[in-house]
Amino acid sequence: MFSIVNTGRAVEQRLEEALAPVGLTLTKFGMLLHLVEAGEPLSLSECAQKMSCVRSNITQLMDRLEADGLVQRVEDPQDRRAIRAAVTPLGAERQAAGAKEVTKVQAKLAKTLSGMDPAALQAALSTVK
Amino acid sequence: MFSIVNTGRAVEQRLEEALAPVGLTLTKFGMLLHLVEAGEPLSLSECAQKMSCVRSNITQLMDRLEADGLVQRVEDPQDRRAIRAAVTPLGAERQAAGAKEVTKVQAKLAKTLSGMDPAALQAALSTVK
DNA sequence: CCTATATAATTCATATATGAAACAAAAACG
DNA sequence: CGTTTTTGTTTCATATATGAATTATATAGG
Repeated sequence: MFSIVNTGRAVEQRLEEALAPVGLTLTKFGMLLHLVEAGEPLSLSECAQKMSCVRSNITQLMDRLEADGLVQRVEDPQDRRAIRAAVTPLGAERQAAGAKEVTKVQAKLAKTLSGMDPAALQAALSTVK
Repeated sequence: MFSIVNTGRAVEQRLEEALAPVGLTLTKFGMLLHLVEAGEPLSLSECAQKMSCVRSNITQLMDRLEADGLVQRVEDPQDRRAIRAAVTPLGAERQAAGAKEVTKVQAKLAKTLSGMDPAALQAALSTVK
């Protein structure tokens, strides 16, 4: 069981290392990826759902992303309570650069696991979640 | 690849939930387990190695464990720079209670994964680390 | 023996995460 | 329509993690 936890952390570690030269952390990359995929600004509550975390966490993450110039908080004309996160051009650029690095890690990992059926592994793991 | 990370986090989550009623977090339980297994007070540097983390992290963790009354910092007569962490009776008691909960989670997880050869899974995961 | 270097722990700044409490604004409802 | 409830965000306290800088002590080398 601890292998699963440790393996997850090891993979995270590799991703962090791959993203560092791009100027991203895994958390920041994940958030940017969701925003880019959405194709439009998301409310911070929607961001929290996508990131499977608590909303106060997103407040802080957005503070950092905004400080980095990767995201901009914009008001929601439909709901004056809500604030939406919009990816900046720099944010989109970084996300794309990060995605390349992530793909490389993925390729390496796939090679490492070549001895095993990746589908079987994934199936096994998904039952846990 | 993200399945591995997410599965690891899901398992962590389960362990945290199982340990919460005992008054432990996974981090605290992990540290206590290493100390109990060692059978003698460990220096904070040794603790950092066992926990695979940076030493400043252990300083903070020990502050919390000491505040909880689960561990006591003791001086090392051999090396006046060093400080050793000694499990208190309460700490040992909590660790034992935590271990029971962890075992239960492990049993449930084993059942969930019964469709798959656990050895194969472990082998696959260990290649990643 | 004294100096240079290495090691042990702490402190500080920061990133990431949670959950409770506070606040504003929207929505539901009698 | 006004009151209650829900929703959206932030703030605060706290836990966990890292890494750089600081301080104290050991140890190695000359």
